[in-house]
Amino acid sequence: MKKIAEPTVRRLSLYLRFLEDFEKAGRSTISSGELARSGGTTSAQVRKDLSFFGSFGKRGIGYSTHDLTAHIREILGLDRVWHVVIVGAGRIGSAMAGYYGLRERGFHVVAIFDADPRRVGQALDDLTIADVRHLEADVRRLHAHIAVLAVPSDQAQGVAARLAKAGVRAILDFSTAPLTLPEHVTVRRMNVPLELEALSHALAAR
Amino acid sequence: MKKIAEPTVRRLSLYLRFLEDFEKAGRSTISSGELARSGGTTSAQVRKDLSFFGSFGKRGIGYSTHDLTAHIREILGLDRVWHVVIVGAGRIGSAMAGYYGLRERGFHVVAIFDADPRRVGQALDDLTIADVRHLEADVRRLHAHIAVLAVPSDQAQGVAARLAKAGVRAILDFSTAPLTLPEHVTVRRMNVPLELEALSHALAAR
DNA sequence: TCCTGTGAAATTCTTCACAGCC
DNA sequence: GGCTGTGAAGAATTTCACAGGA
Repeated sequence: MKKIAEPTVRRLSLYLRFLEDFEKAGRSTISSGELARSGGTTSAQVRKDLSFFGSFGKRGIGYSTHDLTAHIREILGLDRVWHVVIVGAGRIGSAMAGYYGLRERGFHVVAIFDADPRRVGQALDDLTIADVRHLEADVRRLHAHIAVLAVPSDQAQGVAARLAKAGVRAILDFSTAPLTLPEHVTVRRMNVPLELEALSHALAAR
Repeated sequence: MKKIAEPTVRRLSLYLRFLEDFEKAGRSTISSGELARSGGTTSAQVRKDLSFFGSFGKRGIGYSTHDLTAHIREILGLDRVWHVVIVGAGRIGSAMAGYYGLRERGFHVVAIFDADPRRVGQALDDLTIADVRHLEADVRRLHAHIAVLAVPSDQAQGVAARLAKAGVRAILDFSTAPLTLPEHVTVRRMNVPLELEALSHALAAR
């Protein structure tokens, strides 16, 4: 399978949402122009993005919503279940544990950890907060694929290293610390202050 | 002031964090190579990014941490206070209200809103949850500059439009809905499912 | 010697534009 | 006529590489 450019992957993820809406609405085909309008891009961009799948769009008609949905889900690895562990049961970790719609997309939260003894043992949705001391053992036992890192920034590197050592190869990082990890570990960052600062810049630049 | 490229703005925000650490550590100068190592980029990239400020680095020495910090803060508009309102007092909204370190960066959360009558009136940190029906009036009265949108996706467009009409020109959007807004409103997205899907893709692509 | 500043080259990503099929 | 697929052009971004100051 050809390697797909990073910006394309992000857009595929967006297209998928609109496709699901279109499919629910009973539309059996969709044109690149319609997808472009939903996704805030251009029809040429959409066609380029979809050209990874070979040519299965129909000229004059568009793409089969059903087939396109299936293709994108496969490319994004959404045709299977991923086990997710959350480290840090503070406000962000808790929010992620209860994030609506993750399970139906195949992201199953199988554990949430915290270091605070007062939190360990408490119930959170249908999980019980586990002690972060058992992180490695639990990650292995539960075959966790993805970790959500929601610990204070000064602990992020340490926890991330432990996750990597335990076999986790994908981390969604809410901390603001730079992480040094083995190359085979993919990290995506959700950096709240950084995004606010980008907004600040946009407001200030006038 | 010359327009700064989007990726550059993001990196400036990262550099700023490391600079603050360096300054705390008592370092008075820093080289592009050191910044690059912290920020996961290259020294040439750092120098290009900083070339917006004209040439005030010293050859053989590097940059003054103090001056560089001040320059970046100014570029990012962090030399002033921004008023932030949060819409949605669910888990994500609450997490943002309590996000550690925003205030000291100049992001003052001045109000949090919710539509649920059971939540309205409750205390959250040092705020009282306000009724979203008063959104426009409060936004104007409090001179809100930035809004954090943490409402269910099916309500995001409606609330965003109200915010824009009330004068908000910057939105940090946690929903997964596509927003259609006047051009002068800047939106940054924190799309959790999208990032997880990018991780899923990275894991699946082997 | 160390490190900046910056044109030029390379790379990545987006847009254009049009042939061709339904 | 409407819409795809795709080379080619264009724009944006990163990397190279080196002259020159501290």
